[in-house]
Amino acid sequence: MDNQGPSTGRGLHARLLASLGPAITAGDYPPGTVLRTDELERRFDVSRTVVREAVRVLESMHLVRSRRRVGVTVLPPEEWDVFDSQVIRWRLAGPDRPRQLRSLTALRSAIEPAAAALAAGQATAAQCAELTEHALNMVATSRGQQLPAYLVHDVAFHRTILRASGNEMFARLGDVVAEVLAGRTEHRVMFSDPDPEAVTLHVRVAEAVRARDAERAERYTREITWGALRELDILAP
Amino acid sequence: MDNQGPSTGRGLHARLLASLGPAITAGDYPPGTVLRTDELERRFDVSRTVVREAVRVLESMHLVRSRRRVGVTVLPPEEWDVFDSQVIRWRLAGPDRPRQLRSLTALRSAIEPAAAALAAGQATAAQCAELTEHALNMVATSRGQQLPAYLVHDVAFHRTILRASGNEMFARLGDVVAEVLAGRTEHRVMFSDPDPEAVTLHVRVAEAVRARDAERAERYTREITWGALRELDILAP
DNA sequence: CGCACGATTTAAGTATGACTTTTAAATCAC
DNA sequence: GTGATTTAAAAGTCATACTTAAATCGTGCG
Repeated sequence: MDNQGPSTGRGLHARLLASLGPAITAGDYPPGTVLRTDELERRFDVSRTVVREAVRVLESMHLVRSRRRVGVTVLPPEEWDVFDSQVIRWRLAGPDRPRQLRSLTALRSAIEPAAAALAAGQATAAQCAELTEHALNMVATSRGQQLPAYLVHDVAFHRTILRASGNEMFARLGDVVAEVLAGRTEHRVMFSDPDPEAVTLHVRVAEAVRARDAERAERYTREITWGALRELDILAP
Repeated sequence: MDNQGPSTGRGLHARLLASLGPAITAGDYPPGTVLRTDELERRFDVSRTVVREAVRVLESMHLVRSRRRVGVTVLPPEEWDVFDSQVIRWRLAGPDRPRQLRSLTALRSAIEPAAAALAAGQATAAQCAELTEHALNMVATSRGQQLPAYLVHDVAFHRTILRASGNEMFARLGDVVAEVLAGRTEHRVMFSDPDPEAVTLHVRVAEAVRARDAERAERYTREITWGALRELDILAP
């Protein structure tokens, strides 16, 4: 009945988390649902120790709230720490995936142009070289159904931009962008090569950063992310 | 010796967290430092249960990693979940505050214009009214050393924009923006009223959103956040 | 001499029972 | 019916015993 996954992480608490987290973010337990610890103990056949640790983590993500004499209450989505990497992963794996992908794409579209502008002023020589290399690899793999290879370079390119921005928070979004790009590739028709214009834009961004031209780096990046937004509108207007 | 704060949260685990979290994010324990649970038990005079729960939460934030036969290892800052609201608060309260404020301001500057553009297309009539009200209140409190009152309306204005964007992740940044704005007010000379131009810009944004003019809403918001970035450059170029 | 493999030992992980504290809810007094 | 008081339910805490993984060390073999 419960316990859908055959346990993801290692350690009982991690397994419990991997079971409860996705379930809650998927909406299996409507906000207000009360879970009692001893009930969870029985349901998952683990000790209090394990249940309590898992609940603590869920509580730190604001997915639940634990109160004496009441129990562990599931909180409404507005309370959730939607920036928590774990929460993002759980939601991407659940029925909320489309909505989550939209939010993340909007986030990307806001952040990446700014990151590119900063990168133009901050990137090291090594990072500039890296960018150019990734862009050229994207060009090389952009034709002839080499989508998986293309994706690798695409992710690496955007990761480098975000890291080169010098902003720790932007840098942290590398994983998120990787997820979004992977999700896009996944849903793309397998034989459609990436848009040549988008590929060119990446080369342009690399050039602009190397030339320390923040304005152009930002503009071309914005065009890239506009493309991503447009795709979403096409997929589900 | 330790246990600086007289305990912030309620519950022993929360107190331990409130002690360890700030210490780690402040860099009191350099990356690689190993904390043994039994040592923590003695240092804070709490039971195993409590220590373990606190450590679990720290682990979920990627501040530490717990391994058998090794102990609880403090991770390098690159690993930290810098988007975790708790981590943000801890760092804002510690020596990393200036750097954190910079990162957050850059984040704001990227997000808010995008949010305003979305809000122009999404805001409900009630939200439009709310925006106008907050903007007018800002005008009213912008002169005569009413900074605390001004701050309240300023925060409310930006919160409304973020919520009205319809993007759950943008909405979640309300608290962060509030922190940044509060931090700015705090450091401002007490008798300097806010920049009249900035005040006007808020009114313009409210108008643009009401008029469903995404382009103008975005542009005026960008000018507001540019101002915030400029202030940072002046404070520490 | 070095490497591999197994015993050792350390520290985290798990289980359990007893007890405390908070607090919602029911009961009682007025 | 309102307010004070009691009750009980569930989380919180503690202490202890036991299990498990993995570094370390030692021995023996190549």
